[in-house]
Amino acid sequence: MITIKEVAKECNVSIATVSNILNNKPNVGEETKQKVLRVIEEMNYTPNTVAKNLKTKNTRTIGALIEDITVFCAPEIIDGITNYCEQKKYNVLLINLRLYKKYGDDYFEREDFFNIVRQEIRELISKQVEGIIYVPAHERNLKCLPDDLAIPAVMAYGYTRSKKFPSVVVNDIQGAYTVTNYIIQQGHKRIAVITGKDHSFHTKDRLLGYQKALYDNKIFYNPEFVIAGDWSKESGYNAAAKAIEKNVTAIFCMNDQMAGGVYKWLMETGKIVGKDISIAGYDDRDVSLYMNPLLTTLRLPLHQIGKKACELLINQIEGDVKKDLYNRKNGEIIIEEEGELKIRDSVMPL
Amino acid sequence: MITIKEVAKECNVSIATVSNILNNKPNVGEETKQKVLRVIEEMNYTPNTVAKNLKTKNTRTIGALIEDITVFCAPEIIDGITNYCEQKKYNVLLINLRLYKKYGDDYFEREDFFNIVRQEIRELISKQVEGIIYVPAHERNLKCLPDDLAIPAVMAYGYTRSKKFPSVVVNDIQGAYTVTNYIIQQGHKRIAVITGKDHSFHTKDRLLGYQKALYDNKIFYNPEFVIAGDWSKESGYNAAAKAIEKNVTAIFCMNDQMAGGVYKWLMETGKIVGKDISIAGYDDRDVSLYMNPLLTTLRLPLHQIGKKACELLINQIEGDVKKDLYNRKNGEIIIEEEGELKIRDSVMPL
DNA sequence: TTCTTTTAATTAAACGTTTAACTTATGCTG
DNA sequence: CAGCATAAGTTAAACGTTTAATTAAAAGAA
Repeated sequence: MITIKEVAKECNVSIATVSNILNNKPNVGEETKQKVLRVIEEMNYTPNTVAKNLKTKNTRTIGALIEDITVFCAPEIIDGITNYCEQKKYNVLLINLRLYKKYGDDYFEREDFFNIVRQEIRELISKQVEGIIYVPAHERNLKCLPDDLAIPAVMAYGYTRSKKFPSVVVNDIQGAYTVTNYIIQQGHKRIAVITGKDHSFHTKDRLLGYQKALYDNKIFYNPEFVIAGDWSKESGYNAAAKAIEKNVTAIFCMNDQMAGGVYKWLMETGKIVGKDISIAGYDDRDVSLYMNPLLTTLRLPLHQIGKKACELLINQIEGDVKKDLYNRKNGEIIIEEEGELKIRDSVMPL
Repeated sequence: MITIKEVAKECNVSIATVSNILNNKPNVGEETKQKVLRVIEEMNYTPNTVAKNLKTKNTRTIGALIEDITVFCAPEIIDGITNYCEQKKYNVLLINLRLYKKYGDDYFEREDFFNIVRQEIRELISKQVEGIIYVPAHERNLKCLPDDLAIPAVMAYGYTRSKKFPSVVVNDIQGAYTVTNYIIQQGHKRIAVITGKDHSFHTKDRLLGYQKALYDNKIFYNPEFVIAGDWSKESGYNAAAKAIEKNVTAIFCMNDQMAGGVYKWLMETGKIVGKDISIAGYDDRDVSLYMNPLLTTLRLPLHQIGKKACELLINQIEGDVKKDLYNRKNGEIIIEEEGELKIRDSVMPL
């Protein structure tokens, strides 16, 4: 590998001059500049960023801690992060924790989870990253960002449970409201909802949005229409029968997977989605474009979440925190991004 | 940020001693060792990896150039890469080129694509990565890895078109063979195949596998059963009608998306998949688990591809290249990974 | 005892940059 | 023409480590 020293010698100038040219500093003559540039080209010299970083004490690098990159929401969030970083000329050091892979679904019981994260954070800091974005795969109560962290950090698509670090999340109340309201606009009044896991804040917020939409449209909320699911396709399949028993004309599923289960049940019992009964999903995963009929659902603003989280982080790194972006819930700084209703063919006018 | 110097001063030893302790070097007394370790803990000292890297001239970092991380195969390939890197204690610097996002589907027409890649590679080298893995999103003929590259590189899930860099790809002939052979084992003889785009090497290889399976089972190859698709769901939908006209009892779709289109057509015409006609897909995307009935398909060995590519790369970096891993096609070093048949409910005995 | 080896440590150079401080030559002003 | 700016460089220190070379003291061998 050829260094600035060798370029300097070749040009009969000092290394400072070469450095100045590389960094567009003033006080260098046009003639020498051209010569040096030519020699750089000829020798195929590439500056050593690690030396530069050591000297300048900044790396323009952020660390992205991803719990599991194969989880459906991760790639789009990362895409948002890299999008913003590209604009701001930051680098991203990606850590794929592979938590699902290592421990399976129940890993969050593990005690050492917290230690793994702490260790990874140590290593990122040792690599002089200037900030950290954490992207969870599961919702959970563990505070994965330690409060004594020396650099800025933000959470994308989850709560930090900390007054120190902001989080950027989906506005689930608004999302569920949008979906339910759309169903109502199509003339439906008897609308079942298949929920996610009981204790989940996603479930709570989406239920709230469902209720608010009913309320705003002067439709009585009937608790019997709320059917428990657990996010899985199977739970959707099982819930479908219960919903139909209640004589509803539409079902709002709190995710697309459960909607898939509902489709299956309806198909097996000879009912036609969109005609006999309307179905709406939530998330807008790939699947929704392969269901027949196409699933009407709410697109999660994943790209925006990643981008906004990154924006927040870089603002913090660069010290210009825009307070007006902030709102707080129980002391925690929370930014909410809104999903977008994808109107397709599974919800039809009554 | 606290440095080794401050730790040394606090302990009344030289920085060399602290360094030796940190790196488990010999010639340091047990007593001082304990003291230094305690002080490190107390002061919460974290070594500066960039300084270390500058001095030792290695970074244990590889660059991963991803054309588009939101493409369905990317996350699993990356998961394989990070899996291997974790084992070998390497880091990965992820570059998401976002090529789809920037230029849309036809970006590969662009002339500047090659320059973008070259520029990114320059920057990776400047960051002292020790090797590069390239993960394409589209197949194409551009040679994205320049032959004058100063560090090792490998391609994961695509061909390098270079005698210098190895590529790790899916063994499509074997894959299509496995699927077709399975269909035949279920008693089918009249088997249509819906192809991908015409010029694609995936299409060619999968067709070869299909033909070989027929041949091995002493079934005549009927060119009329080959129906042109273009990978899209719509093309599958359109191809379905043509396949049914030929009175086939099974259809092998060269990807899951087209299988989705076939499902749609069959559903609309009142035919039941798995009963009236058998369908098999290829890829095993998420969708295949949401189709009714569940799609029988070939799982792409994406994780293995990423992992193997990474293994190859790190072997090269560390200088112990295992020649026995290698086989060549037109001079290009190609490693093939085998997919796995996922037997589900869309192919049934005749 | 004296000489040699071993152990535990220190010193200082080096890695490839940036940058503040300095030097020298040139041009401009009054 | 002296005095002063300015332009175009150079010098050398510094960033936080590692490591080869060196030293000093203690232990062992003759």
